[in-house]
Amino acid sequence: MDSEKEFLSGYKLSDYERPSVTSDVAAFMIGSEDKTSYRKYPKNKLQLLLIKRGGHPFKGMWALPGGFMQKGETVEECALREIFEETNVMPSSLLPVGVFSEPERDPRGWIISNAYVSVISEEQVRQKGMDDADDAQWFSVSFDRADSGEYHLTLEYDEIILKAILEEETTRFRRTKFRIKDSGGLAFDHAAVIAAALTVLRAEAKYFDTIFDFLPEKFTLTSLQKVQETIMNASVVPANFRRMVAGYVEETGEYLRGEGHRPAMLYRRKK
Amino acid sequence: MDSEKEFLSGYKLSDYERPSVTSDVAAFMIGSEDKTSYRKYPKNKLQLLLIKRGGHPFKGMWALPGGFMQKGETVEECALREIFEETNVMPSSLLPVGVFSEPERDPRGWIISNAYVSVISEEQVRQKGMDDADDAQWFSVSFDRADSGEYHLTLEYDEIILKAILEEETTRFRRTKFRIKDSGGLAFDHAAVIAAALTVLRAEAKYFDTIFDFLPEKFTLTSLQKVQETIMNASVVPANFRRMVAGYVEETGEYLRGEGHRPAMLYRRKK
DNA sequence: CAAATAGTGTCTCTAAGACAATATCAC
DNA sequence: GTGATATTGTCTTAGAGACACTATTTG
Repeated sequence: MDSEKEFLSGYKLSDYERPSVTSDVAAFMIGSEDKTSYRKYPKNKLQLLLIKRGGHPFKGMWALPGGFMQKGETVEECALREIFEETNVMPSSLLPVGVFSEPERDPRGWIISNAYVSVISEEQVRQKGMDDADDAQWFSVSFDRADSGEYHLTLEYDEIILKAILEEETTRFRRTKFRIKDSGGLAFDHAAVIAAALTVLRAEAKYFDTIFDFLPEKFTLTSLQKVQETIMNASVVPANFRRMVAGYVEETGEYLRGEGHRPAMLYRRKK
Repeated sequence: MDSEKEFLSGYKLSDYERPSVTSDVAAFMIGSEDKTSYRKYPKNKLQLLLIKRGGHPFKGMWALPGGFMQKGETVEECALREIFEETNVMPSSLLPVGVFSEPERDPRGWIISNAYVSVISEEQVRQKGMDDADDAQWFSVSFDRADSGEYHLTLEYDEIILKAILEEETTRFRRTKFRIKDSGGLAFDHAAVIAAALTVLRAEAKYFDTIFDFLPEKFTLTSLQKVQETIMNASVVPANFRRMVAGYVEETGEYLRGEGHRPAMLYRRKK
């Protein structure tokens, strides 16, 4: 045991070249558009947080929030810290997307990125949310597979439209990976990271767990259903949705009134 | 653009402290025990490759194969390289398990591990397999949840028995993580890595994709079923298994004869 | 023939999808 | 009452699990 102590004290990791490690986060939110009629349910939009790069490389282009790991924290803590720094909100969940480590992915050098999905509720952003900085914006997301097999990722905010084109990559490594055919003006390999993140989010949305994080503590079943539909870009019959979600929620007894139609019971996530 | 070039040429990543990054691999194989009767199907055992550490720290203890990333490769390539160096076999698939980055996980310093599951067939090992080095051995695996909620991981090779005790950790980060209550003589946090790897492997085994890699190109449906049963530690009714796997395999027309009972058709993985 | 695995047919049960009907509010 | 969403009932269908039966080979 003495020899182990001795060994460790003389041990130098710095003999080997080491990569820099970052955590990058695709933070999603569901934003509601203005009501078109006083009694109509507002349309939901899936939104993604992007940061305008202030420095080189990719200066002025849009990128996922993220940054270098600091000593003493885990990659997950780093991801949470980065999101908090950017939004002032601490997300309640974090889904791993994958490690991006292609040697040429960052012109600054050898930089490995750990990508995560995080989910934030509109309520949180409204309350504690970021000051409306020009360099951090929520973009509406659309992502679909064209008949050609290509994937089209479109991110929109105001006048700004970023359109990326990707191809699914077959790997022996599981997890869908994407190859960028056109980055659409996104920095680094972030178009591929966002595509992978959306794939993860959509897969998760099926299993009632992640979707609660988009909503406040108390919610109606219809709003929950709309969240799922928005993410998966597919609609469900209400009767079936309620049956499937029944095991994951519990009644609060309270009702949401004054919406111009029958009041809806407010539910809460079970357990 | 000139200013970007200028920026990059003057850019120094070395200003920040950086972690070392490793890939560690849980390489699984299904080994068959000797037949107890000339016509009986041999019993299968799930096995895991462990390496006896030759140097400090954890000298003489057993660990997962793995090693430091080299410049110019991805984490997945690093994982494959490590497995190949150890077994002389190139696995055909690699499943991500997660990133292990707790600051205290390695006494040598700040070292982040990317963990993967890989699957190797007994055939490959027999043919090109490693020379029977004392410091690399296939251990039989058993892993189950006790009534207390604890998980018991037992690894056995010859006289050597490693028994680790773990607890499921609730994280906001998805993916089952485990906390080590007793490492059972495994190096580093590898007991927790192995537990997570087994969880991934079991989840995958349901979906007929990974399990083919345990077998040679041509196989009988019963042998495929036994592989799945061995991994999941649960049995299936043959009629149902055949129905479920039907879409993933195709007939070769060949038969396996001379086994003391009705010959079985050899199948091949479809597509 | 006995032992053992190979392979098929079919009943049941459950969960998911589709559709239809009823309930209740705000204006 | 009208327009809208809330909520429940039920028919159908696809798939998983269970069981029973038949088929074939080798010692």
